Amino acid sequence: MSLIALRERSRVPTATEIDQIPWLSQLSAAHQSLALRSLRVVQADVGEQVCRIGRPASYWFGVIDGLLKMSSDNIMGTPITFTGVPPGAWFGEGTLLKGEPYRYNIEALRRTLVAGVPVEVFHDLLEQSLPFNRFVLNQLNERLGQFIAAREIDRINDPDSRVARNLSALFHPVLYPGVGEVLRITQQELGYLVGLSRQRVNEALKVLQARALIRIEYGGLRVLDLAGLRCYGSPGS
DNA sequence: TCATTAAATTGTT
DNA sequence: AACAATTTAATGA
Repeated sequence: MSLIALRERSRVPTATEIDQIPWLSQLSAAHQSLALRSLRVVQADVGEQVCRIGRPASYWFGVIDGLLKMSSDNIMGTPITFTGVPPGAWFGEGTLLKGEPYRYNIEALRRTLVAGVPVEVFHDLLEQSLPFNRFVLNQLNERLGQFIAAREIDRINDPDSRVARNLSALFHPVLYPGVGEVLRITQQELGYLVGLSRQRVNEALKVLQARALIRIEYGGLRVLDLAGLRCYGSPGS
């Protein structure tokens, strides 16, 4: 796997791309321009890594368009924990705050446009902007809940439930505001994410559609009942 | 704008 | 894993 070279391949984002950054509009004009001065975007091709475990954390990353996969290596060397990173998501603040190297790998599931803010600017904003602090704090808090849910998902062995829970995580409205009611993800990509074959994902999606939780669309799907997905397969339902 | 072709994605075995 | 059917994207008149 090749690590992406942000320094060389990056460019300045366009206006429409900037619109996909959820925290920018909450900042004061001065801080917006501070962020925009250093904001860069780069296109990651399938299989390319945005960041790698052990590398020094130099950027705060966000997804403009596309889909990334976050995988956390085990000590044994077997990659275990997977999480999807859809448009509107920003990540890395935890490691940036602690000044540690990255503790997970991020790789592109499909061609993805990634934005990056240098670590110095991230810290400047953290010191100077209250709205920025709110965003980061909220982000950390919400993600804590995500990880707890992820532990439970890993224990589930029923494929239909796994797919349902993973989908509900991807549609998280606070962490991933860029995801509307339609998520652009192919069944193949969902398979890589959940750890199932494409065929099995296809079966699971049809079950979920039959229960009116989602609607399958070409190259993606639409969520009809997010709450229903979230507790699918649990004793309550 | 429309018709044709290629590529991507899905449904099925 | 392989194949056919379907949808989208690209191309050119």
